Amino acid sequence: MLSRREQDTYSFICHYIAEYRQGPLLEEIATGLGIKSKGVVHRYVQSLAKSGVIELMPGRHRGIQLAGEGNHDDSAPVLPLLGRIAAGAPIEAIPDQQEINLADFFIAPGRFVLKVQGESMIDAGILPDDMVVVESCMTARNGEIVVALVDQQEATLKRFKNNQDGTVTLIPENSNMQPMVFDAHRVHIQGVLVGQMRSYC
Amino acid sequence: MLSRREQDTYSFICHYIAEYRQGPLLEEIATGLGIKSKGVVHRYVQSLAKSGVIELMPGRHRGIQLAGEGNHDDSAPVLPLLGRIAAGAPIEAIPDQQEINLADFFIAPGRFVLKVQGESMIDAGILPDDMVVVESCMTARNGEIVVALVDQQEATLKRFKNNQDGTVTLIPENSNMQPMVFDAHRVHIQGVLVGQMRSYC
DNA sequence: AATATAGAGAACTTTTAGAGAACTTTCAAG
DNA sequence: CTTGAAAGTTCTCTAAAAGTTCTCTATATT
Repeated sequence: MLSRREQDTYSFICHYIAEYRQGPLLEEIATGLGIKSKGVVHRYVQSLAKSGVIELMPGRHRGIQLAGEGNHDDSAPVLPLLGRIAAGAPIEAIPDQQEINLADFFIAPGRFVLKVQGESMIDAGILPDDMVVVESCMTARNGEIVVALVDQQEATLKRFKNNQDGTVTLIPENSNMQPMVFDAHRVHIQGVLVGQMRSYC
Repeated sequence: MLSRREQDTYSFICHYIAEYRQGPLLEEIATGLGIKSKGVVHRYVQSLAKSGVIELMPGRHRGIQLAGEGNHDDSAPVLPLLGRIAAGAPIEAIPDQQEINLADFFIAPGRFVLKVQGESMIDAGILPDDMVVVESCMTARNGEIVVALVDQQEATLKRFKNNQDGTVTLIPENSNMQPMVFDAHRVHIQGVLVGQMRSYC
C-alpha cells in the first residue's frame, strides 16, 4: 500500500513518461510535487520500486521505467469513439481512431453512484432509473446539480443556487415542479453530480 | 459476535473503502461514528481484526483492509452503488454494499461510441454532447433507438418503428420535430442504442 | 457484586514527510 | 581519454500526523 506522497510520486512519473517518453529526473519530480529535497524524492522512488510499480536502472540518469507495462492493460475499459452523429448529416468521423476510457470518464476516489427515482430532473436529461455519479463534497457552486439533504432527512437531486442572503434554492428540472427556497442551515450538500449513465438493456 | 458499535465501525470501514479505495484514519472513523476518542476506535478496530473481518497493517497510516481483499484489483473500473435517490425521501440505502462495474455496464464486442450533436432526442433524455453506446446490428425491434443511415448518406439517431407495410418510421424524441416515414429500403440500420453517458466536468 | 459495553483523554511510539549536506556515479564536451 | 557538471545515493536531523497503550468513568445486564 502506497502512502499519499508515494501515490503522488507515482502519478507524476506516469504522466511524465506519457508526455516525454522518458523517465523524469529526481529534481523534476521534486519540482513537480513541490518538494525541495531530491533526497526525499529518492526515498519515494526507492519505495515505489520495492512495491513493484516502477523499475529502476540504479545510478543511471532518468533511470525510471514503469513496471509491467501492458500488464493488465487488456482489461482496460475502453470503447472506440467513432465520431459525431447529428440528425441530417452523415456520421462525422473523428480522425485517427480515438478511444474513450470509461475509467477516465467516471472513476475517481470519493465518488459513488445513486440510482434515480422520480422525474424531478427530467428536463436536465436525467430519467428514472438512470445512474448518477456523485462526488462527495460539502459545498457547491451555483448551477451545479447536487445531492442535498434537507432537515437531515430528505435527500434530493436538484440544481443548486446560493441566494447570498442566508437562503438557498433547490431547483427541480421539471416544468411541473417548483423551485424551493430553504434557509441555508437546513440544507446539507452531500455531493455534486459529475456524471450520468443509462443502460437500455 | 460483534457488539453494536463494532458493527457500526465495520460498516463505516466498508463504505469508506468502497468510496475512497483506501483505509480510513482512526480519527475519520471516530468522526463518522460521533466518537471523540481515537483510542476507543482503536479498540474496536483491534476487535474487528481479531474476529477476522478486517486485516491490519499495524502502525501504518490507513493500514486497514477488508479481509480477503489483500490483493484486490486496483484497476477494476468500479464505483460503489450507495442506493436510490428520490425527491422527498432519504437515500434508500441498498443492503450490503453493492458495486457497479463500468465494464460490465457498457463494454461488449461490437459496440462503439458516438458523440451526439443536435437536440433531436432531447425528450428521451439524450442531450447534445452526450456519449451514446451503440451495438452494431442490422435489425431493430419496434421502439428501440437506432443509428440509421438514410439513402446511404444521412445518419441519424431516432426511435425506430417498422410499419409492416414496406415503410418504417423514424421518430425524433423532440416535440418540435416530426416523425418521418421512409420506404424500408432507403433506411439501413447500423446499430441500436444500448447505453448513454454524460460527464458534467 | 461482577461483567460487558461504551466513551474520554492523556502519554507515548512509530510512520510519514521534508530539508539539506556530503558523497559517488554517470555522461557528454573537449 | 580526461574531466567537470549534472544526476543519483546515502546520511542525519526535524516535525507533524497517526497509531498504540494506558487509565479513568459510566451505564446496563446478569
